[in-house]
Amino acid sequence: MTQHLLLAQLNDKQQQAVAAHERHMLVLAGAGSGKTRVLVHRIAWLLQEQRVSPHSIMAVTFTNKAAAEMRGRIEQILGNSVRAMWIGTFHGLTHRLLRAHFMDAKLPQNFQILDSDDQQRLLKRIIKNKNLDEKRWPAKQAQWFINAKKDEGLRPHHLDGFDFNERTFKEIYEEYQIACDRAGLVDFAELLLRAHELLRDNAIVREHYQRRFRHILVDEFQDTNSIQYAWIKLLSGVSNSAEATNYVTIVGDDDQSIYGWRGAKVENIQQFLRDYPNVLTIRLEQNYRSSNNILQAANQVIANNNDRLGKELWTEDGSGDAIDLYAAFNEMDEARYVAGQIEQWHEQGHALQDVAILYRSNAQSRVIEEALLHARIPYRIYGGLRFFDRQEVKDALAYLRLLASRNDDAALERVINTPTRGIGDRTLAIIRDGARARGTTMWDAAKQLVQEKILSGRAGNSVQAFLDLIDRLEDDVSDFPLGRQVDTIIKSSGLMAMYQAEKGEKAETRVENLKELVNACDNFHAFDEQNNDENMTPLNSFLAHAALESGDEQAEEHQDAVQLMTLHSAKGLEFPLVFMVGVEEGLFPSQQSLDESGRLAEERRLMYVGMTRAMQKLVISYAEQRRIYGQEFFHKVSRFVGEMPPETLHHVRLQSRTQHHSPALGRFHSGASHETFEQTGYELGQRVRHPKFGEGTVLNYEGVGAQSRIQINFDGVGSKWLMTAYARLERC
DNA sequence: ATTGGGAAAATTTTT
DNA sequence: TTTTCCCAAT
Repeated sequence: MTQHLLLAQLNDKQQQAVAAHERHMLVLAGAGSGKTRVLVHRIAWLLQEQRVSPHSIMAVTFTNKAAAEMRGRIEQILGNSVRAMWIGTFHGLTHRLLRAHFMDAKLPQNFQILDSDDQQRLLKRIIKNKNLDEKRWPAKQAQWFINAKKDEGLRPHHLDGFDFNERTFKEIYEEYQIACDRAGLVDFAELLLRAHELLRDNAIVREHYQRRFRHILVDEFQDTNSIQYAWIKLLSGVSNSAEATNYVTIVGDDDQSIYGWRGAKVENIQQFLRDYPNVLTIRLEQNYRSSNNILQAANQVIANNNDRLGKELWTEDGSGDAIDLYAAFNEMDEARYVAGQIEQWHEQGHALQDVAILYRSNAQSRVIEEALLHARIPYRIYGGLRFFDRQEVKDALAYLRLLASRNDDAALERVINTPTRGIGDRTLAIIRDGARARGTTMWDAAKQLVQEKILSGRAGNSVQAFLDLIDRLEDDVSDFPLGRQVDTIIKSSGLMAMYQAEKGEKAETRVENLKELVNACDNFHAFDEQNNDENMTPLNSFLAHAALESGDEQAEEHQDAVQLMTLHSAKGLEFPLVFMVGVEEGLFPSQQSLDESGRLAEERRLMYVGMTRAMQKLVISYAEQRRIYGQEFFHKVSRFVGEMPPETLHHVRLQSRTQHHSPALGRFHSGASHETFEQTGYELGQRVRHPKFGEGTVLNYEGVGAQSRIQINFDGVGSKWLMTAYARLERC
């Protein structure tokens, strides 16, 4: 292998991938194997060694964070900016394409992006209009249906509508699409679908980009859905009849595919091997993150899945600490244990930000938070409401959208009476009906209705005042820089005054957020250069940014704090100390995944992802009793724990909980009672039979030996405390 | 137009 | 249990 600076710090496999000459490549990159590094070095290699122009490279990622990181690292290596290179998310890149070719894509120049919240509102309205029962046909489900179809590349006319359900959803889909087209609105899935159709149907555009992007690289390929892969195929010139004319590299890990439930197709990796000729496959299996124990356990767990491409992580590191396994009594006990362990870690001089607590579902965070609060351990939760998704911010953005495009019905609906200006449901319904009858947008309908005096009197005046307000705002503001535009708009529209008039902490935050939005606009100039295409006004560019790139706001907070997040959002991250809580049958794997076949494998991959986040130490815990939605459950430890090699596990002995908590609670557990409890041969949740009361479930246990009592919830009879010594219980 | 009560639902999430 | 949503009453 050529000795080269770009290859100096890479292992053999990584070097091979970076310097490959093959046209098509699959890099199977295990967790912690230096995937991003390879991708970054590969692009730098192409630019520096192969003398490829940045103009000819397109790199696709799934998050904006990943895209930004990649661009930053490449520029760092090269020492100059690579603006001409297209790096971005599927949605970001397709959006850019549609802006540049809005006419060919049959879109208005000022088309706006509909986020999923807006999409749901619009669907709700359509369902109402069709006089469908909203209980029977929830907007949520319609949204799911439509997006799933679009992800498959299907338009309404592709659906046969044989079954009744499908037929109704198809009709909703049809009307929804008409509404979007009329208002110049494009939802997330539509960005991909339109971009696909654009390339498919327009040979000139397609060939132009095929010529341009000689090198296409796709990250996290296991997360691509059908339409995304189809788009890549079109762009790279591969089709049934022709070979690809371009170089395509895909990077991914089938074992980390955890988004199948939202349309991602792991099979795309295998399909890639069939669609593209002579693909070079490189496995990155050396792990630079975790200790050997953790890797062995993770390898064993994932080995239980079928249809893997096959990959085994290894490390040059030592075996490291065993994985701690803690069996908690209930979720409170579990949370307390985690908090206690973190205290110890912190006392040993380690940073709190090096600790992550991972759970299957967001609802689990509450108990943990309480325990951390109690222990005065600072924490940060990932996955809250994003800045651009907040109500007040969306209100302000809706005004901006209306300035950009009067046809944006979704925006108009949002702000026509926010703040209240005497346009109630009645008036709004008239405008909606008028728009539908005339086949126009609501803005045009409102204008006409006032002119024709169909809307008159107070309602007419209010509507006219609103129309004037928007027109006047555009006049007043159009020459201002973005920040000042927004500042003026939120003030002149009365939005700011409305939130200032509200009282309470929440209202104060809202006012702050509005000010922050002005700030965001001011700062936006700095990095809008990549969006600075033809047909991209600064306003449209900012609105697209707000819709597509609102994700990474929650990253910075300087305090040293423990990180709480779902297993899904932990993908791609790493932490020296990782806690996985609630590792129980029914929770993880989740009940729903057990009910549907095929979902279990994905849960196992999720387990694998979680485990491989840990660098030094992994702690797994489960609760024998857990309260969920107000109901007590008795779960068994997750099957995934049983799949780990026993020697990698360390069963944490029960701590004397009573030290910290009132002995009066001995009813539940008085220190040693757990072991005694086990000696009796009964477990919480176990099914037993009593000669008189029949069958029931063991709920609780207290006391030792002859004095011990046991609580059982008998089916039909209810819960009873019995003396263990006298109750003639049988296991069943 | 706002508030409050009652019913129903309640994984995982990016764009 | 908690949250969210809808309708009804003010």
